[in-house]
Amino acid sequence: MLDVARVAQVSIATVSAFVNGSANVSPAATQRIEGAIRTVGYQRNAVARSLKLGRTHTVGLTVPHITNPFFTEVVSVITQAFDRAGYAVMLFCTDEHLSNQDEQIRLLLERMVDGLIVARVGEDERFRSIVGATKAPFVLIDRLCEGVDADAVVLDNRTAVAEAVGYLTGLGHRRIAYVAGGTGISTMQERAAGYRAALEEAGLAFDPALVRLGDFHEMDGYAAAMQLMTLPDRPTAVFSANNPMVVGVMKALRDLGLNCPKDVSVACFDDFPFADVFHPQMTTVRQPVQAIGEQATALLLERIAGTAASEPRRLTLRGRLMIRGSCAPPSGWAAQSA
Amino acid sequence: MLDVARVAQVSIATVSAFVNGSANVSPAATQRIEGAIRTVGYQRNAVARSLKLGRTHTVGLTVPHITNPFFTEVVSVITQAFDRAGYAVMLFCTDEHLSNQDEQIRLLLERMVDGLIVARVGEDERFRSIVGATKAPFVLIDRLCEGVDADAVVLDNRTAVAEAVGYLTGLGHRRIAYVAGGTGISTMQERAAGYRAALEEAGLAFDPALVRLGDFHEMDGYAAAMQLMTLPDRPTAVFSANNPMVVGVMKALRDLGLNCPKDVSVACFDDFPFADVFHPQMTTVRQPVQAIGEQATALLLERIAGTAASEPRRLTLRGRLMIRGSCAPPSGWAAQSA
DNA sequence: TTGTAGGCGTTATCAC
DNA sequence: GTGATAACGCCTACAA
Repeated sequence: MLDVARVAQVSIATVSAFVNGSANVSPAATQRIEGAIRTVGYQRNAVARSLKLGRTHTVGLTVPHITNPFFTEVVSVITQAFDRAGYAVMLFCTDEHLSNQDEQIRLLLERMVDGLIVARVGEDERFRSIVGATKAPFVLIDRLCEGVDADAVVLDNRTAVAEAVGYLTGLGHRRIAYVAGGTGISTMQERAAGYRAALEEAGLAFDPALVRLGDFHEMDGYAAAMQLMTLPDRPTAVFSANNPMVVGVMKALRDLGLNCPKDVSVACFDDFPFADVFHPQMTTVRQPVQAIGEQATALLLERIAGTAASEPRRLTLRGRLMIRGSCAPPSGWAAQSA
Repeated sequence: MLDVARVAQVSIATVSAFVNGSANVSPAATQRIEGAIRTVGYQRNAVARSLKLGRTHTVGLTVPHITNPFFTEVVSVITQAFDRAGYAVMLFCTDEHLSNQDEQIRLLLERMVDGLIVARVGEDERFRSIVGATKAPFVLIDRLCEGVDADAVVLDNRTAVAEAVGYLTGLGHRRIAYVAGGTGISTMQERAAGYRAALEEAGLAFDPALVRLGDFHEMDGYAAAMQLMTLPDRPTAVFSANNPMVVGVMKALRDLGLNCPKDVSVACFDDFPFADVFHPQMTTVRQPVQAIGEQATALLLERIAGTAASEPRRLTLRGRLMIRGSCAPPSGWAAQSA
């Protein structure tokens, strides 16, 4: 900018005024400055600008796994939404790992991001202290954090799972297995509650033997399904509360020579692009990814702009059951009901 | 930091020395500073630090679509690799849109990123001028750019496609359709060349009627397959040069009541997590995503550190044909060859 | 071992 | 309309 000023034979203040349109600059000076900018190849330094202005026009985004199709889509929506607003987003994957998250948020805060969108992982306590120590606005997505009064956009997980499991009971299933990960997370507790609610609704007893809790990974789903399907009285349906695990479940069925949906019905949480392309076409609970991403972005942008009411806002969206081909009445069911 | 210095009753320079471990600080001062840091909740300001040091410890990453499973995985690997190196990465999706890319790179450069990894989109000319105008190091992934001497890590697309199509001819297919997007991109030209090479190798004539060029989208793949499969002499196999389009292809087959692989064999470029979970299990060309991401990161990091030789390095990796269930000999083939 | 001072590139506040 | 000049928060000689 100093160079530009020299070449254009004006003061650096005038160049700044021109670049930001903050004051009227004479046509003559304008022309000289424009020329000078081109000749020196000037580009304004956002770092210096941020230091002075106290805003970076950058936000942080942390998610557990970007390869989880739900997060892939949410990240996609969020990055594009912020892009449109002229913001850059720094992305981090916590890999469901607590220490990663702490360090990444520290890094982000140190870089003076204007705000953060966080799909939290791990215990509430540590996260709470981090949030408490900063003035940067947070928006929680997917997972809440008890005791943290931040804006949030989440799903009504309980209802969503209840609907899906209710669909299975409606089909006639009486032994419905439940496969999930990470018990310490709000999302998972709600989903488990939805499972139990649907069972109760159908007058079915909750059987702990049909519940398998793993660690979000495909192999956990595989192991879970292997155990479940070799039970003496094996379940006729399985609901996976997350997407990576259902992959393992399907592979287990394949290795066991079990056909879906003929031998066992399967449904899972989180839709994915290939869900209706191959066989069986998967019945899933679809989250409104577009809305989640856009609302979270809007919430954070308002917070940054300071136009938001001071009390935290909590948006709870509804999932949608995508009924496809992976669920059928249990074999022998027609006979029973006849 | 000024506050910390005041509370600890030392100079700001001493605090800086302590924070960076750049000089010996007396135990007494250390203790007072540590206490002061806690009481004022000090966190170092990376923006000011960057301004002074001229390095942001931040890199930019732009890809066409993060929802394309290939890019999802590459982005995942790259973000984690930079994370380990203490770097933040700013992510942008160009959405295959030229003006987006220009603007995003401008934004990134303005933010003084230490370097960029770019999966380029669009014409070479504009990209070339952008690259030429900056001193920030670039690393190209997936797609090269003629006339740009930047580091790059790409795939041997020609060989990879030739192998896949060769597999189809080996199965006995004589009419193999080719579905692809974006002709202006190095990747796509190489893949098309691989297709023709395999045909030639098998002594098959190139038939323009079997080639459908769309725009990377699922619906383009759908339209292409609809046209191809209603041809009087329809192909017995189709190879999709990208992943989104093959989804459309499969949906078209389904809507046409055509079975894969019985009626028509399908293979495509880019592997995806669900490829071997459902039926048909998709035969794909798998790119070494892990290696691509890690090599690109290493290249950029070396460039940033200044430890790299000045001439640009070009890494060309090999794809791997993942043979699964979506390809079979054409119906009637056994009879013909007998 | 510790302190003082200058400057990184901007923007904002004044005078002129 | 334009130009000095003082911050923004940090780092780094250099001096003490």
